[in-house]
Amino acid sequence: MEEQFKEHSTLQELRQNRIRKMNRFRERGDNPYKYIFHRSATVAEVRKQFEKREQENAEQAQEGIPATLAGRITARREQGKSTFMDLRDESERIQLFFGEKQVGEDKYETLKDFDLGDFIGVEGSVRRTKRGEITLFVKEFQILTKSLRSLPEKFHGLTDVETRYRQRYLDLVANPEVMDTFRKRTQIIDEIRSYLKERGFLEVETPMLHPIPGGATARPFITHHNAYDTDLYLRIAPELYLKRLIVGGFERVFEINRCFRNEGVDTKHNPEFTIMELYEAYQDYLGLMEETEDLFYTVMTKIIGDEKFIYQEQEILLTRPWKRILLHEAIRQFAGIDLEVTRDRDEAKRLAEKVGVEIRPEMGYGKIVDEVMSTKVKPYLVQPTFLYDYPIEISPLAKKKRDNPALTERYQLFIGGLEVCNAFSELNDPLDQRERFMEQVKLREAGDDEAQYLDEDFLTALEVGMPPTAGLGVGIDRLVMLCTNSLSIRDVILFPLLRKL
RNA sequence: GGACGGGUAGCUCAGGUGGAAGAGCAUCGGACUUUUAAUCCGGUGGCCGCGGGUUCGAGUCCCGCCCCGUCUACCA
Repeated sequence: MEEQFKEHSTLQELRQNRIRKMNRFRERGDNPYKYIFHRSATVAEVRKQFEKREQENAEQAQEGIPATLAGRITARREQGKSTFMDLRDESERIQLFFGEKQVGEDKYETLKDFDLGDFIGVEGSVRRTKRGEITLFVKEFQILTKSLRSLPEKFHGLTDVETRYRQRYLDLVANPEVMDTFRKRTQIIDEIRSYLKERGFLEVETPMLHPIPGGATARPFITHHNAYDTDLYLRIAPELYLKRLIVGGFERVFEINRCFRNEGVDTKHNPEFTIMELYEAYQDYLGLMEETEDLFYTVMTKIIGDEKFIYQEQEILLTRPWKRILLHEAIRQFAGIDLEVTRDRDEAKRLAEKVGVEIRPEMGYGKIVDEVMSTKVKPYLVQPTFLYDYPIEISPLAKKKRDNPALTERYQLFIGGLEVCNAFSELNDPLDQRERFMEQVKLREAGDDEAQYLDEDFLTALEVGMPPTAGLGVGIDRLVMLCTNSLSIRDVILFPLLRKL
Protein backbone atom coordinates (compact mmCIF):
# COMPACT_ATOMS: atom_id res chain seq x y z
CA MET A 1 0.00 0.00 0.00
CA GLU A 2 2.72 2.39 1.08
CA GLU A 3 4.79 1.51 -1.97
CA GLN A 4 1.88 1.96 -4.33
CA PHE A 5 1.33 5.33 -2.77
CA LYS A 6 4.88 6.33 -3.62
CA GLU A 7 4.71 4.89 -7.10
CA HIS A 8 1.76 6.91 -8.34
CA SER A 9 1.16 9.59 -5.83
CA THR A 10 -1.14 11.68 -8.03
CA LEU A 11 -3.28 8.76 -8.96
CA GLN A 12 -3.32 7.58 -5.37
CA GLU A 13 -4.26 11.02 -4.15
CA LEU A 14 -7.17 11.21 -6.57
CA ARG A 15 -8.22 7.75 -5.53
CA GLN A 16 -7.95 8.52 -1.81
CA ASN A 17 -10.15 11.58 -2.27
CA ARG A 18 -12.82 9.45 -3.83
CA ILE A 19 -12.56 6.76 -1.18
CA ARG A 20 -12.99 9.47 1.43
CA LYS A 21 -16.17 10.61 -0.31
CA MET A 22 -17.37 7.04 -0.67
CA ASN A 23 -16.93 6.57 3.08
CA ARG A 24 -18.96 9.67 3.78
CA PHE A 25 -21.92 8.05 2.00
CA ARG A 26 -21.46 5.06 4.30
CA GLU A 27 -21.25 7.31 7.36
CA ARG A 28 -24.61 8.75 6.38
CA GLY A 29 -25.99 5.21 6.23
CA ASP A 30 -26.09 5.30 2.43
CA ASN A 31 -24.65 2.43 0.39
CA PRO A 32 -22.44 3.85 -2.38
CA TYR A 33 -22.94 0.63 -4.36
CA LYS A 34 -26.68 0.19 -4.75
CA TYR A 35 -28.37 -3.04 -5.76
CA ILE A 36 -31.11 -1.76 -8.02
CA PHE A 37 -32.66 1.41 -9.30
CA HIS A 38 -35.96 1.86 -11.09
CA ARG A 39 -35.83 4.50 -13.78
CA SER A 40 -38.93 5.68 -15.58
CA ALA A 41 -37.22 5.94 -18.95
CA THR A 42 -33.94 6.40 -20.76
CA VAL A 43 -32.61 9.86 -21.48
CA ALA A 44 -33.47 9.55 -25.15
CA GLU A 45 -37.03 8.52 -24.35
CA VAL A 46 -37.50 11.41 -21.96
CA ARG A 47 -36.12 13.89 -24.47
CA LYS A 48 -38.42 12.59 -27.16
CA GLN A 49 -41.39 12.66 -24.81
CA PHE A 50 -40.65 16.23 -23.80
CA GLU A 51 -40.17 17.46 -27.36
CA LYS A 52 -43.44 15.88 -28.36
CA ARG A 53 -45.24 17.52 -25.48
CA GLU A 54 -43.62 20.81 -26.43
CA GLN A 55 -44.90 20.56 -29.98
CA GLU A 56 -48.40 19.91 -28.75
CA ASN A 57 -48.37 22.71 -26.21
CA ALA A 58 -45.21 24.66 -25.43
CA GLU A 59 -46.55 26.42 -22.38
CA GLN A 60 -47.83 23.28 -20.77
CA ALA A 61 -44.55 21.55 -21.48
CA GLN A 62 -42.70 24.20 -19.48
CA GLU A 63 -44.60 23.05 -16.42
CA GLY A 64 -42.34 20.05 -16.68
CA ILE A 65 -42.83 16.34 -17.13
CA PRO A 66 -41.81 13.93 -14.38
CA ALA A 67 -38.88 11.58 -14.95
CA THR A 68 -36.60 9.26 -13.04
CA LEU A 69 -33.25 8.71 -14.74
CA ALA A 70 -30.00 6.93 -14.07
CA GLY A 71 -26.57 7.32 -15.58
CA ARG A 72 -23.03 8.48 -15.24
CA ILE A 73 -21.99 12.02 -14.36
CA THR A 74 -19.85 13.32 -17.21
CA ALA A 75 -19.61 17.02 -16.44
CA ARG A 76 -20.22 19.37 -13.58
CA ARG A 77 -20.70 23.10 -13.48
CA GLU A 78 -20.94 24.37 -9.94
CA GLN A 79 -22.25 27.75 -9.11
CA GLY A 80 -22.65 28.24 -5.40
CA LYS A 81 -26.15 27.35 -4.43
CA SER A 82 -26.94 25.76 -7.77
CA THR A 83 -25.13 23.06 -9.69
CA PHE A 84 -25.47 21.76 -13.23
CA MET A 85 -24.32 18.32 -14.21
CA ASP A 86 -24.37 16.26 -17.37
CA LEU A 87 -25.84 12.80 -17.02
CA ARG A 88 -25.18 10.18 -19.65
CA ASP A 89 -26.86 6.85 -20.11
CA GLU A 90 -26.42 4.53 -23.07
CA SER A 91 -28.99 6.40 -25.10
CA GLU A 92 -27.98 10.05 -24.67
CA ARG A 93 -26.84 12.91 -22.49
CA ILE A 94 -29.03 15.28 -20.50
CA GLN A 95 -28.37 18.23 -18.24
CA LEU A 96 -29.29 18.04 -14.56
CA PHE A 97 -30.05 21.04 -12.37
CA PHE A 98 -29.63 20.94 -8.60
CA GLY A 99 -30.76 23.93 -6.54
CA GLU A 100 -30.07 24.18 -2.83
CA LYS A 101 -33.59 25.35 -2.14
CA GLN A 102 -35.14 22.68 -4.31
CA VAL A 103 -33.33 19.65 -2.84
CA GLY A 104 -32.80 20.95 0.70
CA GLU A 105 -29.68 22.37 2.32
CA ASP A 106 -28.38 19.15 3.89
CA LYS A 107 -28.96 17.10 0.78
CA TYR A 108 -27.37 19.77 -1.39
CA GLU A 109 -24.28 19.55 0.80
CA THR A 110 -23.86 15.87 -0.14
CA LEU A 111 -23.41 16.84 -3.81
CA LYS A 112 -19.79 17.51 -2.89
CA ASP A 113 -19.30 13.78 -2.58
CA PHE A 114 -20.26 13.12 -6.20
CA ASP A 115 -17.51 13.00 -8.80
CA LEU A 116 -17.28 12.74 -12.55
CA GLY A 117 -17.74 9.10 -13.44
CA ASP A 118 -20.10 8.26 -10.58
CA PHE A 119 -23.45 6.68 -11.38
CA ILE A 120 -26.37 8.62 -10.01
CA GLY A 121 -30.11 8.11 -9.88
CA VAL A 122 -32.21 11.28 -10.17
CA GLU A 123 -35.87 12.15 -9.97
CA GLY A 124 -37.44 15.43 -10.98
CA SER A 125 -39.17 17.19 -13.79
CA VAL A 126 -37.97 17.93 -17.27
CA ARG A 127 -38.26 21.33 -18.87
CA ARG A 128 -36.11 23.86 -20.66
CA THR A 129 -33.74 26.28 -18.97
CA LYS A 130 -33.68 29.96 -19.91
CA ARG A 131 -30.89 29.13 -22.33
CA GLY A 132 -33.17 26.61 -23.97
CA GLU A 133 -31.54 23.38 -22.91
CA ILE A 134 -33.73 20.45 -21.97
CA THR A 135 -32.89 19.84 -18.33
CA LEU A 136 -33.98 17.59 -15.52
CA PHE A 137 -34.68 19.78 -12.50
CA VAL A 138 -33.78 17.41 -9.69
CA LYS A 139 -35.93 16.86 -6.63
CA GLU A 140 -34.39 13.62 -5.36
CA PHE A 141 -31.04 12.03 -6.09
CA GLN A 142 -28.90 9.18 -4.81
CA ILE A 143 -25.54 7.65 -5.46
CA LEU A 144 -25.79 4.35 -7.39
CA THR A 145 -22.10 3.56 -7.86
CA LYS A 146 -19.07 5.45 -6.64
CA SER A 147 -16.21 5.61 -9.14
CA LEU A 148 -12.72 5.55 -7.69
CA ARG A 149 -10.87 6.56 -10.83
CA SER A 150 -10.84 9.84 -12.65
CA LEU A 151 -12.08 9.76 -16.19
CA PRO A 152 -10.13 10.90 -19.24
CA GLU A 153 -10.30 14.58 -20.03
CA LYS A 154 -13.71 15.88 -21.09
CA PHE A 155 -12.65 17.95 -24.07
CA HIS A 156 -10.03 15.93 -25.93
CA GLY A 157 -11.34 12.57 -24.78
CA LEU A 158 -8.97 9.63 -24.75
CA THR A 159 -6.63 9.61 -27.74
CA ASP A 160 -3.80 7.33 -26.68
CA VAL A 161 -4.49 4.31 -28.89
CA GLU A 162 -2.76 1.88 -26.62
CA THR A 163 -5.01 2.82 -23.70
CA ARG A 164 -8.02 2.85 -26.01
CA TYR A 165 -7.39 -0.77 -27.00
CA ARG A 166 -6.12 -2.11 -23.70
CA GLN A 167 -8.84 -0.42 -21.64
CA ARG A 168 -11.70 -0.29 -24.09
CA TYR A 169 -14.09 0.57 -21.24
CA LEU A 170 -12.30 3.91 -20.89
CA ASP A 171 -12.45 4.43 -24.64
CA LEU A 172 -16.20 3.84 -24.59
CA VAL A 173 -16.74 6.17 -21.67
CA ALA A 174 -14.58 8.94 -23.10
CA ASN A 175 -15.46 8.61 -26.79
CA PRO A 176 -19.17 7.91 -27.27
CA GLU A 177 -18.75 7.64 -31.06
CA VAL A 178 -16.81 4.42 -30.48
CA MET A 179 -20.06 2.94 -29.23
CA ASP A 180 -21.66 3.75 -32.58
CA THR A 181 -19.01 1.74 -34.42
CA PHE A 182 -19.74 -1.31 -32.34
CA ARG A 183 -23.49 -0.86 -32.59
CA LYS A 184 -23.04 -0.78 -36.33
CA ARG A 185 -20.97 -3.94 -36.18
CA THR A 186 -23.83 -5.74 -34.48
CA GLN A 187 -26.35 -4.31 -36.94
CA ILE A 188 -24.31 -5.61 -39.86
CA ILE A 189 -24.23 -9.09 -38.41
CA ASP A 190 -27.94 -8.92 -37.64
CA GLU A 191 -28.68 -7.88 -41.22
CA ILE A 192 -26.62 -10.69 -42.68
CA ARG A 193 -28.29 -13.16 -40.39
CA SER A 194 -31.81 -12.10 -41.23
CA TYR A 195 -31.00 -11.87 -44.95
CA LEU A 196 -29.81 -15.46 -44.95
CA LYS A 197 -32.57 -16.78 -42.72
CA GLU A 198 -35.17 -15.22 -44.97
CA ARG A 199 -33.66 -17.18 -47.84
CA GLY A 200 -33.83 -20.50 -46.10
CA PHE A 201 -30.29 -20.76 -44.75
CA LEU A 202 -29.94 -22.61 -41.47
CA GLU A 203 -27.53 -21.13 -38.96
CA VAL A 204 -25.34 -23.79 -37.36
CA GLU A 205 -22.43 -24.06 -34.96
CA THR A 206 -19.51 -26.28 -35.85
CA PRO A 207 -16.47 -27.03 -33.68
CA MET A 208 -13.86 -24.46 -32.79
CA LEU A 209 -11.55 -27.18 -31.50
CA HIS A 210 -10.31 -29.19 -34.46
CA PRO A 211 -8.29 -32.39 -34.35
CA ILE A 212 -7.06 -31.45 -37.82
CA PRO A 213 -7.00 -27.80 -38.81
CA GLY A 214 -8.47 -27.31 -42.26
CA GLY A 215 -10.36 -25.13 -44.68
CA ALA A 216 -7.68 -22.50 -45.22
CA THR A 217 -3.97 -22.10 -45.67
CA ALA A 218 -2.83 -20.67 -42.36
CA ARG A 219 -0.86 -21.56 -39.27
CA PRO A 220 -3.13 -22.70 -36.42
CA PHE A 221 -3.01 -22.14 -32.68
CA ILE A 222 -2.35 -25.38 -30.86
CA THR A 223 -3.94 -26.28 -27.55
CA HIS A 224 -4.19 -29.43 -25.46
CA HIS A 225 -7.10 -31.42 -24.16
CA ASN A 226 -6.18 -33.06 -20.88
CA ALA A 227 -8.82 -35.76 -20.52
CA TYR A 228 -8.10 -37.22 -23.96
CA ASP A 229 -4.44 -36.23 -23.67
CA THR A 230 -4.44 -34.93 -27.20
CA ASP A 231 -3.44 -31.81 -29.04
CA LEU A 232 -6.22 -29.81 -30.66
CA TYR A 233 -6.19 -26.80 -32.96
CA LEU A 234 -8.28 -23.67 -32.79
CA ARG A 235 -10.09 -23.61 -36.09
CA ILE A 236 -8.68 -21.60 -38.97
CA ALA A 237 -11.96 -21.98 -40.89
CA PRO A 238 -15.30 -23.78 -40.46
CA GLU A 239 -15.32 -24.87 -44.11
CA LEU A 240 -14.75 -28.61 -43.88
CA TYR A 241 -17.39 -29.08 -41.17
CA LEU A 242 -20.00 -27.04 -43.01
CA LYS A 243 -19.44 -29.15 -46.11
CA ARG A 244 -19.92 -32.28 -44.04
CA LEU A 245 -23.36 -30.90 -43.24
CA ILE A 246 -24.12 -30.57 -46.94
CA VAL A 247 -23.06 -34.20 -47.28
CA GLY A 248 -25.46 -35.02 -44.48
CA GLY A 249 -28.35 -33.49 -46.37
CA PHE A 250 -28.65 -29.89 -45.24
CA GLU A 251 -28.88 -27.76 -48.37
CA ARG A 252 -28.35 -24.22 -47.09
CA VAL A 253 -26.24 -23.63 -44.02
CA PHE A 254 -24.21 -20.77 -42.62
CA GLU A 255 -22.15 -19.95 -39.60
CA ILE A 256 -21.01 -16.62 -38.19
CA ASN A 257 -18.27 -16.90 -35.63
CA ARG A 258 -14.62 -16.62 -34.76
CA CYS A 259 -11.63 -18.12 -36.52
CA PHE A 260 -8.08 -18.10 -35.24
CA ARG A 261 -4.91 -17.82 -37.24
CA ASN A 262 -1.50 -17.81 -35.66
CA GLU A 263 -0.05 -15.13 -37.84
CA GLY A 264 1.04 -11.52 -37.98
CA VAL A 265 -0.95 -8.59 -36.72
CA ASP A 266 -1.51 -5.49 -38.81
CA THR A 267 -4.27 -3.08 -39.76
CA LYS A 268 -6.14 -5.81 -41.63
CA HIS A 269 -5.31 -8.87 -39.52
CA ASN A 270 -6.17 -9.82 -35.96
CA PRO A 271 -5.29 -13.35 -34.78
CA GLU A 272 -8.94 -13.95 -33.94
CA PHE A 273 -11.45 -12.59 -36.39
CA THR A 274 -15.03 -13.16 -37.39
CA ILE A 275 -16.00 -15.01 -40.49
CA MET A 276 -19.33 -15.79 -42.11
CA GLU A 277 -19.35 -18.88 -44.25
CA LEU A 278 -22.31 -20.20 -46.17
CA TYR A 279 -22.83 -23.26 -48.34
CA GLU A 280 -25.59 -23.69 -50.85
CA ALA A 281 -26.33 -27.00 -52.54
CA TYR A 282 -27.10 -27.17 -56.27
CA GLN A 283 -25.45 -23.80 -56.84
CA ASP A 284 -22.23 -22.88 -58.66
CA TYR A 285 -19.87 -19.95 -58.31
CA LEU A 286 -21.52 -17.77 -60.93
CA GLY A 287 -24.91 -18.11 -59.28
CA LEU A 288 -23.34 -17.45 -55.90
CA MET A 289 -21.56 -14.39 -57.27
CA GLU A 290 -24.97 -12.98 -58.09
CA GLU A 291 -26.18 -13.74 -54.58
CA THR A 292 -23.02 -12.34 -53.02
CA GLU A 293 -23.56 -9.06 -54.81
CA ASP A 294 -27.13 -8.95 -53.59
CA LEU A 295 -26.15 -9.79 -50.02
CA PHE A 296 -23.44 -7.13 -49.83
CA TYR A 297 -25.56 -4.58 -51.63
CA THR A 298 -28.55 -5.16 -49.37
CA VAL A 299 -26.61 -5.13 -46.13
CA MET A 300 -24.31 -2.23 -46.96
CA THR A 301 -26.95 0.11 -48.34
CA LYS A 302 -29.13 -0.64 -45.33
CA ILE A 303 -26.34 0.15 -42.88
CA ILE A 304 -24.99 3.15 -44.76
CA GLY A 305 -28.38 4.41 -45.88
CA ASP A 306 -27.09 5.25 -49.33
CA GLU A 307 -25.60 3.73 -52.47
CA LYS A 308 -22.38 5.66 -52.02
CA PHE A 309 -20.05 6.17 -49.12
CA ILE A 310 -16.54 7.34 -48.32
CA TYR A 311 -13.82 4.93 -47.30
CA GLN A 312 -10.44 6.46 -46.54
CA GLU A 313 -11.05 9.52 -48.68
CA GLN A 314 -12.30 7.48 -51.64
CA GLU A 315 -15.88 7.58 -52.77
CA ILE A 316 -17.29 4.13 -53.31
CA LEU A 317 -20.37 3.55 -55.39
CA LEU A 318 -22.43 0.45 -54.72
CA THR A 319 -24.70 0.79 -57.74
CA ARG A 320 -25.16 -2.56 -59.41
CA PRO A 321 -24.08 -4.47 -61.38
CA TRP A 322 -20.56 -4.73 -59.97
CA LYS A 323 -17.49 -5.15 -62.11
CA ARG A 324 -16.33 -8.70 -62.84
CA ILE A 325 -12.84 -9.31 -64.17
CA LEU A 326 -11.01 -12.55 -64.82
CA LEU A 327 -8.07 -12.69 -62.42
CA HIS A 328 -5.61 -13.11 -65.29
CA GLU A 329 -7.25 -10.29 -67.19
CA ALA A 330 -6.93 -8.00 -64.16
CA ILE A 331 -3.24 -8.85 -63.95
CA ARG A 332 -2.83 -8.03 -67.62
CA GLN A 333 -4.64 -4.74 -67.12
CA PHE A 334 -3.13 -3.54 -63.88
CA ALA A 335 0.28 -5.20 -63.79
CA GLY A 336 0.90 -5.20 -67.51
CA ILE A 337 2.08 -8.79 -67.64
CA ASP A 338 0.40 -12.01 -68.73
CA LEU A 339 0.70 -14.87 -66.27
CA GLU A 340 -1.84 -16.99 -68.08
CA VAL A 341 0.49 -17.85 -70.94
CA THR A 342 2.72 -19.87 -68.67
CA ARG A 343 2.42 -22.18 -65.70
CA ASP A 344 6.13 -22.40 -65.32
CA ARG A 345 7.26 -21.10 -61.97
CA ASP A 346 10.54 -19.57 -63.17
CA GLU A 347 8.92 -17.89 -66.14
CA ALA A 348 6.23 -16.45 -63.92
CA LYS A 349 8.90 -15.25 -61.51
CA ARG A 350 10.77 -13.56 -64.37
CA LEU A 351 7.60 -11.75 -65.48
CA ALA A 352 6.65 -10.71 -61.96
CA GLU A 353 10.10 -9.38 -61.21
CA LYS A 354 10.05 -7.45 -64.45
CA VAL A 355 7.24 -5.32 -62.99
CA GLY A 356 8.89 -4.99 -59.61
CA VAL A 357 7.18 -7.71 -57.61
CA GLU A 358 9.56 -9.42 -55.22
CA ILE A 359 9.45 -13.20 -55.47
CA ARG A 360 10.89 -15.41 -52.75
CA PRO A 361 12.46 -18.74 -53.60
CA GLU A 362 9.77 -20.86 -51.92
CA MET A 363 6.95 -19.28 -53.94
CA GLY A 364 5.40 -21.52 -56.56
CA TYR A 365 3.45 -20.47 -59.64
CA GLY A 366 0.19 -19.98 -57.74
CA LYS A 367 1.75 -17.90 -55.01
CA ILE A 368 3.42 -15.72 -57.62
CA VAL A 369 0.07 -15.03 -59.28
CA ASP A 370 -1.39 -14.26 -55.86
CA GLU A 371 1.49 -11.96 -55.00
CA VAL A 372 1.19 -9.99 -58.24
CA MET A 373 -2.54 -9.69 -57.66
CA SER A 374 -2.04 -8.45 -54.09
CA THR A 375 0.54 -5.82 -54.88
CA LYS A 376 -0.37 -4.72 -58.39
CA VAL A 377 -4.12 -5.22 -58.63
CA LYS A 378 -5.79 -5.23 -55.24
CA PRO A 379 -4.92 -1.63 -54.23
CA TYR A 380 -6.74 -0.35 -57.32
CA LEU A 381 -9.93 -2.29 -56.70
CA VAL A 382 -11.67 0.53 -54.88
CA GLN A 383 -15.09 0.15 -56.49
CA PRO A 384 -16.74 -3.22 -55.83
CA THR A 385 -15.04 -5.72 -58.10
CA PHE A 386 -15.13 -9.48 -58.44
CA LEU A 387 -11.97 -11.21 -59.60
CA TYR A 388 -12.60 -14.77 -60.72
CA ASP A 389 -11.01 -17.96 -62.00
CA TYR A 390 -8.01 -18.49 -59.73
CA PRO A 391 -5.06 -20.83 -60.37
CA ILE A 392 -5.60 -24.35 -59.08
CA GLU A 393 -2.32 -24.26 -57.12
CA ILE A 394 -3.71 -21.83 -54.54
CA SER A 395 -7.25 -23.18 -54.42
CA PRO A 396 -7.06 -26.73 -53.08
CA LEU A 397 -10.73 -26.89 -52.05
CA ALA A 398 -12.23 -25.36 -55.20
CA LYS A 399 -13.60 -27.17 -58.19
CA LYS A 400 -11.67 -27.10 -61.45
CA LYS A 401 -13.03 -24.75 -64.03
CA ARG A 402 -15.22 -26.81 -66.29
CA ASP A 403 -13.25 -26.06 -69.47
CA ASN A 404 -9.80 -25.30 -68.03
CA PRO A 405 -8.13 -27.58 -65.46
CA ALA A 406 -5.42 -25.00 -64.72
CA LEU A 407 -8.01 -22.77 -63.08
CA THR A 408 -10.70 -23.15 -60.45
CA GLU A 409 -14.19 -21.75 -60.25
CA ARG A 410 -13.33 -19.29 -57.56
CA TYR A 411 -13.84 -15.58 -56.97
CA GLN A 412 -13.04 -12.88 -54.49
CA LEU A 413 -14.79 -9.59 -53.92
CA PHE A 414 -12.78 -6.41 -53.33
CA ILE A 415 -14.14 -3.12 -52.04
CA GLY A 416 -11.98 -0.14 -51.08
CA GLY A 417 -8.90 -2.22 -51.79
CA LEU A 418 -9.97 -4.70 -49.12
CA GLU A 419 -10.57 -8.34 -49.82
CA VAL A 420 -13.98 -8.97 -48.30
CA CYS A 421 -14.93 -12.41 -49.52
CA ASN A 422 -13.69 -15.63 -51.02
CA ALA A 423 -15.93 -18.15 -52.72
CA PHE A 424 -16.00 -21.07 -55.09
CA SER A 425 -17.78 -23.96 -56.62
CA GLU A 426 -16.91 -26.53 -53.96
CA LEU A 427 -14.74 -29.41 -54.99
CA ASN A 428 -16.91 -32.49 -54.47
CA ASP A 429 -14.94 -35.05 -56.47
CA PRO A 430 -13.37 -37.12 -53.68
CA LEU A 431 -10.53 -38.44 -55.82
CA ASP A 432 -9.61 -35.00 -57.09
CA GLN A 433 -9.78 -33.69 -53.53
CA ARG A 434 -7.43 -36.44 -52.38
CA GLU A 435 -4.93 -35.47 -55.07
CA ARG A 436 -5.15 -31.82 -54.04
CA PHE A 437 -4.53 -32.76 -50.42
CA MET A 438 -1.54 -34.83 -51.49
CA GLU A 439 -0.14 -31.73 -53.21
CA GLN A 440 -0.55 -29.85 -49.94
CA VAL A 441 1.12 -32.66 -48.01
CA LYS A 442 4.07 -32.42 -50.39
CA LEU A 443 4.29 -28.68 -49.76
CA ARG A 444 4.14 -29.29 -46.03
CA GLU A 445 6.90 -31.86 -46.23
CA ALA A 446 8.91 -29.33 -48.20
CA GLY A 447 8.67 -27.00 -45.22
CA ASP A 448 5.56 -24.95 -45.93
CA ASP A 449 3.88 -24.94 -42.52
CA GLU A 450 0.84 -23.18 -43.88
CA ALA A 451 0.02 -25.94 -46.32
CA GLN A 452 -3.21 -27.76 -45.63
CA TYR A 453 -3.48 -31.04 -43.75
CA LEU A 454 -4.98 -34.17 -45.21
CA ASP A 455 -8.31 -34.79 -43.53
CA GLU A 456 -9.22 -38.43 -44.10
CA ASP A 457 -12.68 -38.13 -42.60
CA PHE A 458 -13.50 -35.20 -44.84
CA LEU A 459 -12.52 -37.33 -47.84
CA THR A 460 -14.77 -40.10 -46.54
CA ALA A 461 -17.59 -37.59 -46.36
CA LEU A 462 -17.00 -36.54 -49.96
CA GLU A 463 -17.04 -40.21 -50.93
CA VAL A 464 -20.43 -40.51 -49.29
CA GLY A 465 -21.31 -37.75 -51.70
CA MET A 466 -21.70 -33.99 -51.60
CA PRO A 467 -24.11 -32.53 -54.13
CA PRO A 468 -22.93 -29.69 -56.38
CA THR A 469 -22.39 -26.85 -53.94
CA ALA A 470 -21.11 -23.30 -53.89
CA GLY A 471 -19.60 -21.77 -50.76
CA LEU A 472 -18.82 -18.25 -49.60
CA GLY A 473 -16.63 -16.83 -46.84
CA VAL A 474 -16.93 -13.22 -45.71
CA GLY A 475 -14.51 -11.33 -43.49
CA ILE A 476 -16.96 -9.62 -41.18
CA ASP A 477 -14.37 -7.36 -39.58
CA ARG A 478 -13.33 -5.93 -42.93
CA LEU A 479 -16.93 -5.36 -43.92
CA VAL A 480 -17.39 -3.45 -40.68
CA MET A 481 -14.23 -1.46 -41.43
CA LEU A 482 -15.74 -0.40 -44.74
CA CYS A 483 -19.09 0.57 -43.26
CA THR A 484 -17.50 2.54 -40.41
CA ASN A 485 -14.62 4.05 -42.39
CA SER A 486 -12.09 2.43 -40.04
CA LEU A 487 -8.45 2.27 -41.05
CA SER A 488 -7.56 -0.52 -38.64
CA ILE A 489 -9.24 -3.81 -37.83
CA ARG A 490 -8.53 -2.96 -34.19
CA ASP A 491 -11.07 -0.20 -34.36
CA VAL A 492 -13.84 -2.70 -35.10
CA ILE A 493 -12.82 -5.38 -32.60
CA LEU A 494 -13.82 -4.57 -29.03
CA PHE A 495 -10.77 -6.12 -27.45
CA PRO A 496 -8.05 -6.57 -30.07
CA LEU A 497 -5.03 -8.67 -29.24
CA LEU A 498 -2.10 -6.69 -27.85
CA ARG A 499 1.15 -7.90 -26.43
CA LYS A 500 0.96 -8.91 -22.79
CA LEU A 501 2.44 -6.26 -20.53
C1' G B 1 11.78 -9.58 -38.73
C1' G B 2 13.15 -4.43 -41.03
C1' A B 3 12.40 1.17 -41.57
C1' C B 4 10.30 5.44 -39.51
C1' G B 5 7.53 7.95 -35.57
C1' G B 6 6.04 7.98 -30.45
C1' G B 7 6.20 6.96 -24.68
C1' U B 8 6.88 13.80 -19.92
C1' A B 9 1.14 14.96 -14.05
C1' G B 10 -5.10 10.97 -13.79
C1' C B 11 -6.22 13.00 -19.26
C1' U B 12 -4.57 16.23 -23.66
C1' C B 13 0.05 18.15 -24.75
C1' A B 14 4.65 21.96 -24.66
C1' G B 15 9.64 21.40 -23.32
C1' G B 16 15.88 25.15 -29.98
C1' U B 17 21.85 24.12 -29.58
C1' G B 18 22.75 19.76 -22.30
C1' G B 19 22.17 24.27 -17.22
C1' A B 20 16.44 24.73 -11.24
C1' A B 21 10.33 20.02 -15.08
C1' G B 22 5.72 23.48 -17.68
C1' A B 23 0.39 24.61 -19.56
C1' G B 24 -4.86 23.39 -20.02
C1' C B 25 -8.42 20.01 -18.07
C1' A B 26 -9.23 16.95 -13.75
C1' U B 27 -8.27 17.17 -8.40
C1' C B 28 -8.09 20.11 -3.39
C1' G B 29 -9.54 25.00 -0.78
C1' G B 30 -12.34 29.66 -1.47
C1' A B 31 -16.38 33.03 -4.21
C1' C B 32 -20.85 32.60 -7.05
C1' U B 33 -28.76 30.20 -7.82
C1' U B 34 -29.36 29.50 -15.05
C1' U B 35 -24.39 27.10 -16.35
C1' U B 36 -23.06 24.07 -20.62
C1' A B 37 -14.99 23.33 -22.75
C1' A B 38 -18.95 28.07 -16.86
C1' U B 39 -15.96 32.04 -14.64
C1' C B 40 -12.62 34.24 -10.84
C1' C B 41 -8.67 33.59 -6.73
C1' G B 42 -5.25 30.15 -4.39
C1' G B 43 -2.98 25.20 -3.76
C1' U B 44 -1.53 19.83 -4.37
C1' G B 45 0.27 16.58 -7.88
C1' G B 46 6.22 14.05 -11.83
C1' C B 47 11.09 6.84 -11.09
C1' C B 48 10.34 12.64 -17.98
C1' G B 49 8.87 4.00 -20.55
C1' C B 50 13.10 0.73 -18.25
C1' G B 51 18.52 -0.13 -17.69
C1' G B 52 23.37 1.35 -18.66
C1' G B 53 26.96 5.17 -20.49
C1' U B 54 29.20 10.21 -21.64
C1' U B 55 29.31 14.80 -18.67
C1' C B 56 30.66 19.13 -13.21
C1' G B 57 25.48 18.59 -14.88
C1' A B 58 20.92 14.39 -19.10
C1' G B 59 13.67 14.90 -20.27
C1' U B 60 17.47 16.58 -23.93
C1' C B 61 23.53 13.24 -26.32
C1' C B 62 25.22 7.68 -26.94
C1' C B 63 24.16 2.15 -26.31
C1' G B 64 20.75 -1.81 -25.02
C1' C B 65 15.82 -3.30 -23.84
C1' C B 66 10.22 -2.87 -23.29
C1' C B 67 5.47 -1.11 -25.14
C1' C B 68 2.40 1.46 -28.98
C1' G B 69 1.49 3.32 -34.03
C1' U B 70 2.34 3.57 -39.47
C1' C B 71 4.68 1.36 -43.53
C1' U B 72 6.99 -3.06 -45.01
C1' A B 73 7.69 -8.33 -44.59
C1' C B 74 4.83 -12.61 -43.22
C1' C B 75 -0.35 -13.90 -43.79
C1' A B 76 -6.50 -15.00 -47.45
